Amino acid sequence: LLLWNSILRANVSHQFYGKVVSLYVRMVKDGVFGDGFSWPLVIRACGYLGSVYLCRVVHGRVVEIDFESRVYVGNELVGMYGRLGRMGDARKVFDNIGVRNCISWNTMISGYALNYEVGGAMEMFRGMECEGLEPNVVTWTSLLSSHARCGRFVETIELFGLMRRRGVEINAETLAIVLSVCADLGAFVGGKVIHGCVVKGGFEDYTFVKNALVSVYGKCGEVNNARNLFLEIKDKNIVSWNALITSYADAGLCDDALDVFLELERPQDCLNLRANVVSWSAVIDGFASAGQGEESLDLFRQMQLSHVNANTVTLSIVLSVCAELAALNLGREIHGHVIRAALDGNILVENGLVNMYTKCGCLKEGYRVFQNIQNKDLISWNSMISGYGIHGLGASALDTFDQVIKSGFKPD
RNA sequence: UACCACCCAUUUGA
Repeated sequence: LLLWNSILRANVSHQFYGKVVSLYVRMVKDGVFGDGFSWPLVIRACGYLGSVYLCRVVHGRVVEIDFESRVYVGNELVGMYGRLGRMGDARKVFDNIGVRNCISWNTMISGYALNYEVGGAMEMFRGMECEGLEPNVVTWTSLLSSHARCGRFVETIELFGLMRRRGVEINAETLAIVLSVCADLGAFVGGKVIHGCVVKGGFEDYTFVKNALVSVYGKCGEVNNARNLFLEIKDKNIVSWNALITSYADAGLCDDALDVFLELERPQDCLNLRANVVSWSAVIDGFASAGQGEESLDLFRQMQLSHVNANTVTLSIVLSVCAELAALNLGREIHGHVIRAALDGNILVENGLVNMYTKCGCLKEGYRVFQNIQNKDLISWNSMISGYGIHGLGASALDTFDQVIKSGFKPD
């Protein structure tokens, strides 16, 4: 069993999750029973694989052998359900853990953060304090993350201040989150202050911290600073490259963005890095936002020839270009692709389609897509209203506006 | 011998 466990562990740490599950199946066949060390590993693999069915089977088995209440097993189950987006189930397991430790609470908080539930994260944080447990640096960082992910930027900064006043240790991960918030806020001064903390704390060698710094300077229009920081990074990863591409794109310098992108695509320059869907989307969006729709679509065509698949973000960008250029044919083509790839049902894409069709003069088709949107948001409504507006159907526009209010939205 | 936190692209609105 010791051998089984070390094989499982090796596969988990190399992220060969499918392999872990097949090893587990073999263990069952060979009549080897997992112990308190094997189960957390198997559970972890299931969570990453994302199959609800598999997770349920494994969880069922864990309950049968009465391992659920063990803290290491329970913590891992909580993490698994968090990754599946099932915080209700995570909570049930959490409540069943016999003796919860700090990691149990932290895993719940990070689960809520991952699922954009800042309220749940706050509740757990308070619950932890009530139980007399001292939140550690991971607890605080998870709490910051939950706020940042929900767009509570100012509160994130405030919590960071509170964290420091409480004398909690600050580490690279903490600073990376705060930097990402500075980027979102375009907070140049704040970014410089945190940059100071990075230097003082000796976190400059962390690639992900440098990446966050590139983003901050990039979002503030300081492209030269961004570039210099980028060049300082010893082990550039794909995020580093994408951060620089985005910096140029945001500044409207889409040709420079493209240069960086092309450099990334040259095998002799970047040994084992290739442009991913973010790189492509960033550079396509760069041209789109600069009003160079044709070039943008050209890049999209090239992307289709590459081995990188467009995702909902890419398609929403391209659809907005189609709308602007009234490129109905490409728009329809993308609509077909959306259906084949089962990407309909995504609000980003659906809104993009409504906008594209109405701008291309196909009010009917736009309306049809609009009707089929399950959870319309304000953007869906606005797109439809402006669609009517363009076609001079003021009455329909006003009518739709009334429906917005009836649906319980606050028009902006 | 196992468990928690981190960085990049985002659709509507003259």
